[in-house]
Amino acid sequence: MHPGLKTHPAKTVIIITGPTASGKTAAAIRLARHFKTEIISADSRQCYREMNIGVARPSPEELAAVPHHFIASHSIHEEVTAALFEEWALQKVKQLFEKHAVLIMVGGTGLYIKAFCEGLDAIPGTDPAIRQRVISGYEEKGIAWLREEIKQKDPLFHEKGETQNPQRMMRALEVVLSTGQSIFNFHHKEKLQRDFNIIRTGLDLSKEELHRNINTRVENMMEQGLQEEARTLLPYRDLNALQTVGYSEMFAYLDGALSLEKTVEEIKIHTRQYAKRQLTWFRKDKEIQWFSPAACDEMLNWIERHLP
RNA sequence: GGUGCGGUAGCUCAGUCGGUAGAGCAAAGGACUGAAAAUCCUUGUGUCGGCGGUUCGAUCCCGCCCCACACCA
Repeated sequence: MHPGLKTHPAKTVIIITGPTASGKTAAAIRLARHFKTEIISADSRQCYREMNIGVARPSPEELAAVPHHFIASHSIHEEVTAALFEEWALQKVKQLFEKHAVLIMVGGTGLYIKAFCEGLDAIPGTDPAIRQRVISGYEEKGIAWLREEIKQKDPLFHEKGETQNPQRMMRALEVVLSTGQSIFNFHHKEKLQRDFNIIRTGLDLSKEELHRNINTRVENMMEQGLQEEARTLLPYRDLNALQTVGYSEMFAYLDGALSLEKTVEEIKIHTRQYAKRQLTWFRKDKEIQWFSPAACDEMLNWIERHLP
């Protein structure tokens, strides 16, 4: 904290998070330009090159203004997970620190940001064959079967885990079957300390403003051709990457299940619900310093004062 | 104008053989460690269109009225 250190700032990642449509992209570019640095995205959907309009990927101009990473960098056919993101981002950060002392990370995927900042507990890799067996078991025999399997194989999870949540149960089952141990035995919940500084900021705005932003964003997506984009992705609708707000509803529309008007309305509703879930997640993180997206200067000043 | 079918939670509707009602969606809150824009949990009092009548008791039966839709003229 000695003033003299400011001329040689320690390695720092500034994180900008917040709900969807809160203005993260613009804020990140502003900061990146100020610090003459680069941006790492922490967004579980913008990383796919096949998805553009529906995931509100930054525009070509924005991408040209500042180097971005983890944007359109992967394929929907690849497996991208929080653990992979952690590994990928740490490597990227290491590489970028050779050129810059300060880096920007922006995104709305709370789990990815958490994985990057604090790490995920190491769980041995699971056997893909087992994973597949678990998935098809659930698909064929339903949740009761899953629960029964969990009860037999992982009593700890059966007692304390979410036994109504198929995704959690499938993962738990896959882990016991592969490792012989309950997934809970791997959860130490220790926060790892990274060898660089992290400053967490978030963008917050009133519910009214947020909803207005979401509505206009969805309208824009429609004008930009979300329908066409979804049509080209229709063959891949079962991939994880396509379990995404905007696409699911468009697929239903292309099936003829919804009117276009209804589809747009559903996309808006589901986007609001998504934003709400993001907020619920971020509110728990007491290290986040919140700013109004309109108060960019204030945010910049605060960051300057808090750089090591 | 006539006939028919409706008017029940913010929306779509179910139901009560008369004892004041419940689903889905929405909304609000929450959880979250390899699918996270995913997945899951909790929360349901609303003059049961209005006014009368019958009844111990009506949202449910009867009458009138209003509104919506369909068909016939």
